[in-house]
Amino acid sequence: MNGTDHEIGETRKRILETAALVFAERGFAATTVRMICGRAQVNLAAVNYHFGSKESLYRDAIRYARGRAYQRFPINYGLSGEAGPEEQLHAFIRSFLLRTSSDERNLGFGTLVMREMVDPTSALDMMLDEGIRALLEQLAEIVRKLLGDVRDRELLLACTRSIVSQCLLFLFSRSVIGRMAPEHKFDPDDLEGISRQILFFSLHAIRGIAADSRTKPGKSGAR
Amino acid sequence: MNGTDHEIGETRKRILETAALVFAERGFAATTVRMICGRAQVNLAAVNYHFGSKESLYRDAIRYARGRAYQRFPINYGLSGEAGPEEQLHAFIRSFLLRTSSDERNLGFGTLVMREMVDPTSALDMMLDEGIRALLEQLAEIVRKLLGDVRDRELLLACTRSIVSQCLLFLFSRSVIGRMAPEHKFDPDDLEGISRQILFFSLHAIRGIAADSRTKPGKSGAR
DNA sequence: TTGCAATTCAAACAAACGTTTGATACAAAC
DNA sequence: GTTTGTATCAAACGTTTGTTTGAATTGCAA
Repeated sequence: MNGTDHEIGETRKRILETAALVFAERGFAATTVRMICGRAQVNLAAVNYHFGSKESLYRDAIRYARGRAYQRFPINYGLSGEAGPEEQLHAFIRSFLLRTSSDERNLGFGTLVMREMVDPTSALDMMLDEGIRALLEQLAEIVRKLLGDVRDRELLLACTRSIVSQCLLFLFSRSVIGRMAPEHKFDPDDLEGISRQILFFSLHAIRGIAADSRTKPGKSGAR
Repeated sequence: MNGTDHEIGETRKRILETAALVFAERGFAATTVRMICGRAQVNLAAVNYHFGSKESLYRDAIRYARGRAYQRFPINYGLSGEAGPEEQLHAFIRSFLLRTSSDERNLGFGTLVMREMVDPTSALDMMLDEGIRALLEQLAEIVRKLLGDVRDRELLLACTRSIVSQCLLFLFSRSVIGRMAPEHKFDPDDLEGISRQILFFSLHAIRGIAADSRTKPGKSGAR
């Protein structure tokens, strides 16, 4: 029925899910094999028997969590067919936030990505090749439509970065926001409101930039 | 002559500088006392003699790096007197980027902050109390002026977050950007260009939002 | 049942860790 | 010259780490 879980033994699956969560909570170095096996209620030797090493388990756990997160929230999650670029941008932002949220059913995927960005291993290259690059290109395409086919590629990339950064804030600043504004729960309702704010800010920026480059085309910058 | 370095012994100072750099490079858990002492060319026992423990050294190293970074790039670095809010925003963004850049003379301060946000310890609360909170309030005040004394506090905070997030991107995504666009060196010239792009995007957004709330005041959101 | 391969288990392994120890070196005070 | 306090050093401490081992158990085919 599932496709990804076929022929994964019970022990192996329990280790993968637990490992993803613990690696997300504490990071690779601070996580011990004993923690994972204790929480997963399997024998200490099970990790090396099923995965070969702690490092190998780490990579498999990341892939497993990624599969789960993208299964729950595909790239165009919540997008109605034949939608305009504004709706596409909203869908992109919303699904991004939901996919990287701290919902345990995502198995800590967002946090795992964040930790890889801070402490890159070969898993980061894997992620770039298998998802992140395509994701950014898709966003750039949406921004291109919104800007009205602007020629300046550097401007297009800058706007794309500005939008992505606003989404990433709620991945990286969870600890700070949690301390400064504890009322934020980051539940789906919260994330929906946040995605509207990001969309609001970004659309105003892009419309203004588009209007600007229409009156004085070919040059960008604010000086 | 310096103020902060008074009465810091040579060994102690060398440990602090090395520790800040190594903790920034590898994180707390993955850093060993032996690494620090080896690089600093001091005896292994020196850390516990001068700082009591690895954890205590970690906190002192963060404080030391912060002092160095803020000394090099104060809050209003590069701001001309009696400047308007646009110039204030530009100065804020520029000094933020420079302060958190990977320049080794900053002793890895930006990376240390980033790591604390990902793996919070008591040092994060210290940073919030002694700098981050005030920094954000200052930015909010600039945004308030730019928005034209808008009443909606939630809107003000959302705009502030959107601007901060764009600055943080170059702290958190250094590894990703380094792989996708290796031409970026993040030297002061690069950061100057980036700060102009962030200013450009944000000013267009805020001007649009301000115009919006003037025609239909009291309501925000994009639906 | 018997046989066989896959899995689980308690126990132990060497290596690396943060920390402690006691001896030593050195300079200033008396 | 002796004392005193600070700093440095090599060596060792007890833990904890990831991993390995070999026996026990399980599940299923013959």
